[in-house]
Amino acid sequence: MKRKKPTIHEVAARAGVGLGTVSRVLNNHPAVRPETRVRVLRAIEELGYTPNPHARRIAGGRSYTVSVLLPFVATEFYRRLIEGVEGVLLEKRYDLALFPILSQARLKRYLESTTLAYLTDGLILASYDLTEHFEGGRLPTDRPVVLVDAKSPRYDSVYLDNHLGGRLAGEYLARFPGAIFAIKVEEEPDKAFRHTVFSERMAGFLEALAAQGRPFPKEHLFVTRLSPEGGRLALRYFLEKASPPLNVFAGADQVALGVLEEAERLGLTPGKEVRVLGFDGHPFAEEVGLSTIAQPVEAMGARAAQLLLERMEGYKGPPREVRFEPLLIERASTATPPSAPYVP
Amino acid sequence: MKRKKPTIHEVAARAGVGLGTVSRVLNNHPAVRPETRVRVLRAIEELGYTPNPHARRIAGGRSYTVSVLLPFVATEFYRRLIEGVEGVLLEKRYDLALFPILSQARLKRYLESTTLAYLTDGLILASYDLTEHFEGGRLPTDRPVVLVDAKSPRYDSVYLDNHLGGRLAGEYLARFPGAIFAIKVEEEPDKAFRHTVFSERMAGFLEALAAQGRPFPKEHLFVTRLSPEGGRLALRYFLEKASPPLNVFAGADQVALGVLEEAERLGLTPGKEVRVLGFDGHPFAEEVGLSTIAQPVEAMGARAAQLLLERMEGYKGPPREVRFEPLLIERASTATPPSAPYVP
DNA sequence: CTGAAAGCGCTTACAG
DNA sequence: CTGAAAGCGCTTACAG
Repeated sequence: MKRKKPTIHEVAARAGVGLGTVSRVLNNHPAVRPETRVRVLRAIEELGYTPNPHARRIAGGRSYTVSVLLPFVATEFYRRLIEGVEGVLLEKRYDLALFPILSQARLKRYLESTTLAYLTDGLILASYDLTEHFEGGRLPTDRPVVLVDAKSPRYDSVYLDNHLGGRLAGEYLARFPGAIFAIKVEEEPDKAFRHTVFSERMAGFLEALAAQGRPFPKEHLFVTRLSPEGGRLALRYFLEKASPPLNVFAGADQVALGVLEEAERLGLTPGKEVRVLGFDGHPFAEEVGLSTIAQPVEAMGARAAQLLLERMEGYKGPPREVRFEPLLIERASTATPPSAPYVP
Repeated sequence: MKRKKPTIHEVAARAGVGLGTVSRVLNNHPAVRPETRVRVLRAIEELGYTPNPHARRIAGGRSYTVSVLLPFVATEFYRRLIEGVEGVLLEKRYDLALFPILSQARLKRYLESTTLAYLTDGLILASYDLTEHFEGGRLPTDRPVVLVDAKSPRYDSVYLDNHLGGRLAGEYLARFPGAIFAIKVEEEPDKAFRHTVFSERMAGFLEALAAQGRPFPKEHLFVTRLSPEGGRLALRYFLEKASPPLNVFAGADQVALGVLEEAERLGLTPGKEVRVLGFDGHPFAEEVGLSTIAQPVEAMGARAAQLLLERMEGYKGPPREVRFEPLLIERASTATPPSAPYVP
């Protein structure tokens, strides 16, 4: 019942050309007469033909698929990142295969020659600190590699300046009266991925506070795992330390969401009694009126894909480093701040 | 610097046989003399040869890789499930490729003929309710398919009896004096995967309680997302409703962990003032002394892999349904219960 | 039991 | 610009 997939031969026959010509239009080879190209394209369309990636790979060409290796943590961040990567890849008719890395061992296996990931045309590696795990910070693959949400001296990399984001947050919250609190997301040290973004954000935040002469007692920091419930717990904890108005920097939107939820539950008005500033700029932040330090995750993913595309086309230059800057977005959860820093 | 991968030709030359013979030992064809087989195996070993899956697939054989499609939620459950699947697949020299399903659209793309997942020898689909999304509950692929953590009339499936697990939990907790509480994990309805396991657990739990004549007021239920912090919030909430001893059924180990954390923080002794029963039997539960309704996740994964292997070898029988039963494991978090149900 | 040949679906020089 | 041929790394009948 399932018709066999058409091959390049059928396309050639239907278009009345040799199969070399079909291959040429498939690979965008310039040496094809426009009319011929159209004929072939039509035949492809009519037959619903799609080239077999295995055959392409075997014949020495590309398989037109890219591997994206990412940590086994399913957050909005990675969803957006993938969306960005996918956008530019699909446009270039590349397929992408996601490889969640559950463990160090698994990453190594992915890179082995037996493996599907290995047979792909290029790799995008997210949030992974290479220098930690591979000698010379060099991956055991001969495919082009691009890092995203990470840096490396050996590969193209695309990342956000998280420290700057933290600073922006600090400078902003310092303009409000009331005690300042912060929630830091815990980084799990035993995981294959070393994620330091949360520490960087907090470091920038504290630095900015200090620069404004705004004190930040140790007890004003709450550490939790990445979850809204963590934000809820944090707010309860903060309310034991000081009375409203409170200014809370949550290291991630997801946690900030919990702060908002709990504020509402306690009858505290966001932007007034409890000011909350998130980090990430995820779509849901807009829905709930959350002020946030936004990172252009999709754009970062797209940029990474472009860099990889260039490498796959043969670009040989030295490693490139693309730094993205976060942006403060004001919404109801902080309302409008005074224009100058608050002086107690 | 990177030596080219050896091919079947080099193996044949080194072993002094034809390449057809090499292929035969690769595919475990019986018609090979033992001595020849050994010679070939040695050559393979010495050369570090690994067959190219693309070439195998193209030549009409198998690619020896299996796709595992799973929701984009990175929990311990899926980690264990993959471990189980991987164990039996690797033994049979199969590679597995994980495909996290971020959206409905993506699942459909995975199944398309352009896609890597499609070119694989078989599919394992986790936690996905087919009937919801595909007409006739039939996937658009001609590869063998096995479901795990889900049921279907059309495909082999492997699942846990979550309702029974809930019942076990109810019967067990009903043996203790003190108020009974429960935490239910929220199921996100908008996700591609419809997860009803938490509802099933809770249904079984309430049923058992009713059967024991043990009342369960509505306010004794706390709903949260899957996170330890959810458990911490829940315990605080419960303590407003009743004084110790409390008996808490947490719908998932991860949530139960938070209950334990918060109990400790509040100076309440687990197994005495606060009794906690989890669900899942994850490895960390043992470390923290958490009583739990354990599910043999690795075994479920392994079984699914076996069923798929049989299908890939050509088994044509009707869909098989494998039901696993959960097991109560007692640890310090509940201590030893009275042998008979508690009668107020 | 084993070798040589044909073929899988493609790409890429090679000649026109 | 285009066709026919060789070749990619394998598997699978086909003959011995």
